Amino acid sequence: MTAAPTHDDKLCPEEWHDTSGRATWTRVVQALERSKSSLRKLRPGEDILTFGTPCDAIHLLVSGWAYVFRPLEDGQQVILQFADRGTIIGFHPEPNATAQYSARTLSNSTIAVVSYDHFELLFKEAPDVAIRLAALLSRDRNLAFDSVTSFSRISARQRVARLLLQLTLHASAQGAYPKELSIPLTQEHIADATGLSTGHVNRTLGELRRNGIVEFQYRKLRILNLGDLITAAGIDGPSAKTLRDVAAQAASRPHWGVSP
Amino acid sequence: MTAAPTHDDKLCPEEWHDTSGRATWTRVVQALERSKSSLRKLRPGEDILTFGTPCDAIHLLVSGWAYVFRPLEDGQQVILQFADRGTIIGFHPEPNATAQYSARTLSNSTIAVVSYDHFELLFKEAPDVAIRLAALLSRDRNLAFDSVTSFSRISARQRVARLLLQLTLHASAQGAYPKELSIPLTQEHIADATGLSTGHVNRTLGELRRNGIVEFQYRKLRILNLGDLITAAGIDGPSAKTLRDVAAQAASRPHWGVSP
DNA sequence: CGAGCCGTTGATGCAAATCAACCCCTGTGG
DNA sequence: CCACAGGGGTTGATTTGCATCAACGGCTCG
Repeated sequence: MTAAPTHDDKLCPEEWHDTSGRATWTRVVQALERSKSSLRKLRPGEDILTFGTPCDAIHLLVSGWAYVFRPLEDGQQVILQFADRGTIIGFHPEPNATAQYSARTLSNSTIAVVSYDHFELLFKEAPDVAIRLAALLSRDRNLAFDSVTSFSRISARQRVARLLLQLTLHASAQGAYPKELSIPLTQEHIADATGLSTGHVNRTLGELRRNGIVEFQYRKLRILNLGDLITAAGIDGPSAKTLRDVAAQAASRPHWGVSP
Repeated sequence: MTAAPTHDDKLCPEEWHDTSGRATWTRVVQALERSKSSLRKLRPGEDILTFGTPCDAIHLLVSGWAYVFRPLEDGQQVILQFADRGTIIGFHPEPNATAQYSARTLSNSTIAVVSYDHFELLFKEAPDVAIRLAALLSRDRNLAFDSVTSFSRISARQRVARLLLQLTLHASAQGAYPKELSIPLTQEHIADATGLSTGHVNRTLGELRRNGIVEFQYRKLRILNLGDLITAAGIDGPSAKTLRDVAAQAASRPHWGVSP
């Protein structure tokens, strides 16, 4: 918390290093914040945007936590994405678009709203920023593909493990490596994000805890054995090595409490 | 685009009409074909790109059918997207990226390859084309979100109905309205795309057929009752009306054989 | 210190997986 | 044009993972 350099990045800071004069992620966020039309402050549980309503603005989550979801007919919801500080929500690069999803805060949050006009101007005047945003969209799409993969023929254990792994790697990519992560999610959120029932999520979390892999309770995430978590996530292909490298790198940083 | 929520289509020509001097989809495809580095011809079942290998080029499917997928550890695969003529595959707007998915042909196909350098140049010189490509990525993500929604707590019947509906609307958005659509998919592909077993896909298709809703057999898709298909897909929210409008529009076109 | 949400656990039911055997289309080569 | 081979589709018996529902227990925050 103290020593670790605070990156403004949502994503791997390394990923956005300024090579060959291209825009860094920080610059993109700054550019967006500069051209913001307004700043909204929301309490937990309030809607940032709503599925089916017109939305031709970009919403940048300046502070707080939120989640992106699709409401279902029967009152249930499917969580598509969790978002924290620095995340762009509701990027519809078309005029007069309607929101394809809803977004709701999990904690007190601040949101910068950038209107489509401003955005289009930005796109034309700063093509490097545009490329970065396209890269961001590409990454979001890949994350969505991850979700699809997780939902198909994957066991409950793997689904939950994948989600927790994702949250962990996300936090560590931001330079936060505490023993214990504070993430404002309930088991019901995990259920909505994995497509499982709360009962089964609980059982699965209990199993992972009893196996000494990971603990998630009362909005606290504790990684006990990252290697086993990766295994539990069922990632054994070519991506496993990369992942373990990232993990090793993270483990070597200060304030990271994983045992050897 | 007009407000066509969840299931709007892949390459809706109408969607890309030139309003306010912006790039049409046709122009984007032409621009890409012009700056192509090479043209590949592939037979059915060959790989266009492979998960985990370097890929900093854009692949444009000039002719034929293909599908985008993630391989699973146990030899299974999750199909993320079906693609036909005019679809852009493998759009990673970053240099030295690795492919986050594989893509494989379903029929004889031609692929135009646009290298990253050419692409970056295009991005800088024609920002309107860039915006279109960003919109494409955004739409791909939304389609992936559709898939996630379909996978969560949705019955097999609904999943299969949604996929067939998507294929139908895609074809009709392209102006093809025959009684019978030729789509080079087996039931195993449907299974991989819906996360079901082939056995259950078969039973579900049989049920839909016996209900007089839709037939899918031997690579032929026949819509018997589009209204009921929409109902079977379980889309009853605000998007249902729009969808039924699209359907009615399609039904009024020549060569469309849906009974009243 | 209490209320209420969150997490925990157990009993029961069902939707879909699995596996195996069979049948039917379709496109091939004679 | 027919025969044959093989992939794709069909069907049934059995198993299983997860949903559902209900009741209880323990955090945490006001």
